[in-house]
Amino acid sequence: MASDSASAAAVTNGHAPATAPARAVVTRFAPSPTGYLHIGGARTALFNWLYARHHGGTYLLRIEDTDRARSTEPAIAAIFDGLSWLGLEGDQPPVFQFARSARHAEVAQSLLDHGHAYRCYLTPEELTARRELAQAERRPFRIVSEWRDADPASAPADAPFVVRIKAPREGEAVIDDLVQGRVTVSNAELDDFVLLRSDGTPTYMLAVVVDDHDMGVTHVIRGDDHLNNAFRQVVILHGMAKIEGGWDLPRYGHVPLIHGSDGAKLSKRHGALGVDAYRDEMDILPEALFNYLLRLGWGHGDDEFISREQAIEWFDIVDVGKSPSRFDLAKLQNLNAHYLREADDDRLAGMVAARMSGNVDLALLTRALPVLKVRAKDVGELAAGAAFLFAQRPLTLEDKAAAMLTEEARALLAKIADVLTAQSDWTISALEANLKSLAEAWGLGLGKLAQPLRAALTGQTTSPGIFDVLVLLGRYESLARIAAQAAEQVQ
RNA sequence: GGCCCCUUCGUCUAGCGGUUAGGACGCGGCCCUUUCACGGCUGAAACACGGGUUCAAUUCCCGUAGGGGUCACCA
Repeated sequence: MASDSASAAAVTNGHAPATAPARAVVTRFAPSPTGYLHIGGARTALFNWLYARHHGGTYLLRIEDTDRARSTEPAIAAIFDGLSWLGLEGDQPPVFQFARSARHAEVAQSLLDHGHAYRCYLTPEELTARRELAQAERRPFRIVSEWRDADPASAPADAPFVVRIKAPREGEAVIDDLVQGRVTVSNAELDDFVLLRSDGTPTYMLAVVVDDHDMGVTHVIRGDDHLNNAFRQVVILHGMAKIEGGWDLPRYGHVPLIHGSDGAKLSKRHGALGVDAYRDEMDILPEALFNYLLRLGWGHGDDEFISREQAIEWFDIVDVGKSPSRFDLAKLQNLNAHYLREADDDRLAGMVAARMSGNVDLALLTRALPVLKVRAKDVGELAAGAAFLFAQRPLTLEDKAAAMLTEEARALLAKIADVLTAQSDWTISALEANLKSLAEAWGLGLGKLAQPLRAALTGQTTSPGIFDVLVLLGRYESLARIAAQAAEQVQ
């Protein structure tokens, strides 16, 4: 039978041709704007971006805002903001899915006209009833609509209907996934899913397929929660291919999801925050998050610190692991500390100053950054570490610093003050030579001088090297701070 | 529950029939040292289990267990 052979062809659908088409690579990141850009989405965007860059292709953005109730403007803004922070903006202006509804409906109509889809008058109530019955009988439920093969003439006049795809019922479907490998699913598992809702709006399943096609997407890289959907989307593709051709299957790459530290689905508790939270609340540098996300599920030998350029050169979607990986904040923070040390001091100075209150001498801060950076793992710690530079006299002493400044220590400070007051060459080498010989002359370890000095100079017991501190603060301020603490003794 | 997928140190990973199973984070120790860091060295720490195939399995196949995903007129 003609119709039988047609559906038989549909059931043994397949995978992309063994020889890859010569088309240039086009990838896309297609978030739905129902919340911030979360960490998993960011990684999906990253992989799409990298794959396109690696192949000299194009990376596109599409906002899947067909769910009008849940899509919000702030969410759209947050997504663009997060992407641009990570340097993952699209190569072209983003496509907004909702704006393309007419086109989606047009495709549905075409499917309908050619008998690959049908109007289904089953009500939601009928459907739930059937679903519940199946559940009660512990029987797997597949929607089987009697309207699939019904005579259109028998359709009720003004009753609402949805448009369903005619999915193949026999055979099996195969997808050669770039990450998951060859995945086979029996067509019996697929049902006639909805293309157009009763209000005429397109469903996600239809919209993605049409948009990916129209945008020329060649590689669909997304979370593996979409793997099952891919089989449904392929049905639409095959239907359209029969109608007008040019609807080739894209290559799919379904990347495993990121899990929380306990292995369960990533939740707010363990890091499913918006990337803005990593930026604003945890002081994570974008290059650190970039590197961390890259190494989550993908590796290149023993390499840990990988630049954008190297990532582009080395990344391939087929090297992404098939098993989900857990989010590890400690490792992210370690990476952040690394990139903090590598970061440009002028750039950092601006970030740190924004985090500090009161007047900040940007030039001084920038000069101090090299010795401050190695002691901090994020910008917040940097700001805390830099605070002493701009502190007003009299300094507020930390408890440990106060305890350090015993009467004996203050007496020592007074003696040091005398010597330093006479010192004109205020350089690290001169100060170091002077203080070391002083310690030797007094029969003390350098630490005996350095710690009280540190307490007087910074109000803390930990700080950059004491000579660095002396030079950073300058002769006048240093002597004033030392004198202030030495003087306390007489009161 | 049905279907699909996954399983190397606590975590991220390298490995792709024969390795003392490597690296990184975290953890312990040592060194460097004026404090704290950085850095260097070093230690403990893994092939989920059971069957096959093979001269030889972490590696290939099949089960079991555990984990994840998905089953909408949501995306």
